[in-house]
Amino acid sequence: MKLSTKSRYGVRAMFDMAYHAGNLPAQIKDISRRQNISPRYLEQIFQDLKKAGLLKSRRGPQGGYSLARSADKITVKEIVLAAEGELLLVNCIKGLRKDGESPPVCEFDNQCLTQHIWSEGSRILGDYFESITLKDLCDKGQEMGLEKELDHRFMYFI
Amino acid sequence: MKLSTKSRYGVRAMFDMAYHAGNLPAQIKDISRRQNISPRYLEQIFQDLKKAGLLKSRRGPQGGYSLARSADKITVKEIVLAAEGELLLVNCIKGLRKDGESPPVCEFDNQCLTQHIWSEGSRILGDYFESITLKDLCDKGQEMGLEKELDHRFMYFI
DNA sequence: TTATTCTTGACAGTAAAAGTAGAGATTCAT
DNA sequence: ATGAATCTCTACTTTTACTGTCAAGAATAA
Repeated sequence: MKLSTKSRYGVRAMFDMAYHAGNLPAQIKDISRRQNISPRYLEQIFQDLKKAGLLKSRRGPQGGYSLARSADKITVKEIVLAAEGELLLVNCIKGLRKDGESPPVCEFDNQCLTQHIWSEGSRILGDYFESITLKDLCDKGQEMGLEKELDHRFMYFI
Repeated sequence: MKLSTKSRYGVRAMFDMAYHAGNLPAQIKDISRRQNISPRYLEQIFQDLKKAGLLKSRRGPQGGYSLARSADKITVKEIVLAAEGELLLVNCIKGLRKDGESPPVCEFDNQCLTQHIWSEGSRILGDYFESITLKDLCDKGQEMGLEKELDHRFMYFI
């Protein structure tokens, strides 16, 4: 019942981007260094987040990633969903999937009492994650006095 | 972020016991047959549940397991907790563990913004699971018209 | 045109989950 | 007492998913 590191790293990385956002796209190497995440692994995670429409990217020098929307329009739920693939406590929940995917995994079909518990639990958890935006996290970072790192690419102009 | 089968099987098995409860203890072979769970695996799960104080057991002929408390005093949370070991969405949550266990897994210590999200999510989920008792499940089973199997050990006397 | 950066897909090591197995202990019925 | 039924304990195996690493390619800015 643990979240994967993809989810946790994903949220941390997205927060990092929002918190340190500047004019230029953020680069993997900077985010991974600040958040102490393996850069190669973070690349993968960002691909997932990009596919989910949460990130934009730009290649080449001075390229990098930027948030596809403003920080107050991106919720933790979206990030977890993108990284985790789905937000379900069990695989045997039928009828909740949009994709008409595969035969149901549950042999009890409509007779399963516990199914409802797991799907309701998933929903409750999802609602909580949906209530938190990246902006909320940034505000909290400010409160906590979390340091903002200057963008080294601007150093020359100071 | 999936619950283990131990949790799911555990809840199903405990429900089954509550639903079919008679004068005699329930036996692994009957429960596993009705719930379609490998009997050897269920044995293991029942050991966990017993250690957690949710089950009593009796060996020998006519032996088996019975609920340690009445069905309205056993919550889904307790079962999941016993089967899962803990109810935490991440391992990096410090200060929530009662056992002074091991060094903290999180390198960000008190500076971690996301920690709060995960521990709060864990709490919310736990609260939901705590609100459901085995009796609630039995009532729902009745509503759904779920069949109760007669205890074969009584057949002879009818 | 070259260095930088993202893109894509494949690969591997590790750990945890899921299930199997066997020998032992307790209890009941005879 | 004896033997069958049932739980108990520990160890083992198989499978799966997580957590990364790697290499070659494509786009972009200077």
